[in-house]
Amino acid sequence: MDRMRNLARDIERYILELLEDVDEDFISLRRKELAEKFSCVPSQINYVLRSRFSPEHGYLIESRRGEHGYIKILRITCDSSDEKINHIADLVGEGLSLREAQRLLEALQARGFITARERLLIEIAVRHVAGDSTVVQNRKIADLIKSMLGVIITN
Amino acid sequence: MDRMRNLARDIERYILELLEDVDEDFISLRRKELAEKFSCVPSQINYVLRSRFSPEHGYLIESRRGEHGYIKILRITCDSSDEKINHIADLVGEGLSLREAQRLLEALQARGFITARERLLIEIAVRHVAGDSTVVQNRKIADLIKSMLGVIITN
DNA sequence: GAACTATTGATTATCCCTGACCTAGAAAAT
DNA sequence: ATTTTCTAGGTCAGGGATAATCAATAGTTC
Repeated sequence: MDRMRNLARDIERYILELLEDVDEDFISLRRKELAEKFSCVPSQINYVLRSRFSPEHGYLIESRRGEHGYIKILRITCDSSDEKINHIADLVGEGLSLREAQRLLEALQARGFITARERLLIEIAVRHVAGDSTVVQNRKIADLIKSMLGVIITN
Repeated sequence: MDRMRNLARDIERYILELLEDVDEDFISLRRKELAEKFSCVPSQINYVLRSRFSPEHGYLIESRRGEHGYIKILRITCDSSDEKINHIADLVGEGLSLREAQRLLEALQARGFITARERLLIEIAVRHVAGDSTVVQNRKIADLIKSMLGVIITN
C-alpha cells in the first residue's frame, strides 16, 4: 500500500512559504482554490488552519464568505513584553494539562520564544508539579508556566 | 520462565545509536515499526521512552497519532565537558539546600554554564514549589533542584 | 519476600481526511 | 427596497490509522 501523502503537512508548508515570500505579516487566499491545488476537500483547509495556524501557533485567521470570499492568515506580532505576557496569559488561561503544557512549549520553541534548553527546564518543573493530574494540578501548572515564561520574556 | 531479553535496554541502545549516527540532535521514528523490529508490543516503546528518554534524562519527546504518526526524540545538548562540571555533579548528587542551590546557580552562571534566563527559570520553579513551605516541601525542593540542575550538568 | 524493573494487552485518545449540511454576503430579480 | 439566488466559507460527525495510558503480570535484585 503506497504511503498517502501528508496533505495537512504539505498545505502547512505551502502556507508558510507564502508567508515568508511576502513583505507583510499576513497573506490572503481562497479556500476553494487552495483545496483544488491540493486536490482535497475544502474543509481540509479549515483543519490545517485549526491544527497549525491557531493563536497558540502564533497566527490569527480572518475570513469572509460569499462572493469575493477569502481567508486571511496573520502572524501575531508582539513587540512589547507586556503584549507577549498577555498573549501567553490568554493561551494558558485558568488551567493547563501536562499534555497541553508540553504542546504549548513545543510551539513556543518553534517560534523562537524559548530555547530548547529552556523548554527542557520548564518541562521538568511542570512535570514535577503535575504529579497526579487533576483540576487542581492544572491550575498549578498554569500558574507555574505563567511565572516561568513571564520571567523569561522580561529578561 | 526464561531470562528476560531485557528488551528495554536493547531498544535504548538502538535509539542512542540512531541519535549518534545522525547529524541533527533529534530522530523520528514510528512506534509501530520499532515495536515490530524488536518483536514486542508497541507500548514497550513508551516504557523505554518514559524510563530512559525523559526530560530529566535530557530528552524531549514530540509525537503525533494517526496516519503519518511519528515519535520524535530530541536530545538537548548542554555541551559542558569541563572537569569542574563533574565536581558540581557530585555536589548535586549529595542533595543541597535552597541556599546552597542559589550559590551554585550563581557560580554556574558566572562561569557561563547556564544563562541568566536559565538561572531565573530554576529559581522561579524552586520558589514556586517552595510556596507554602513546610518540612515536607523541602524534600520536593531538593528533588526539583536536583532534576533541573542535574540535567544541565550531567548532559 | 519486598521493592524495583520490564512486558503485555485492553482500552482510550488523537490525528488526518472526507462529505453532508449550515451560514454569510453579494448580486440578480422583482 | 425587498426577496431570491448564487457563491464561497464554516461546522460537525464519523471512520481509518496511530500513539498513549493503565492496570495486571512477570521477572530481577537485594
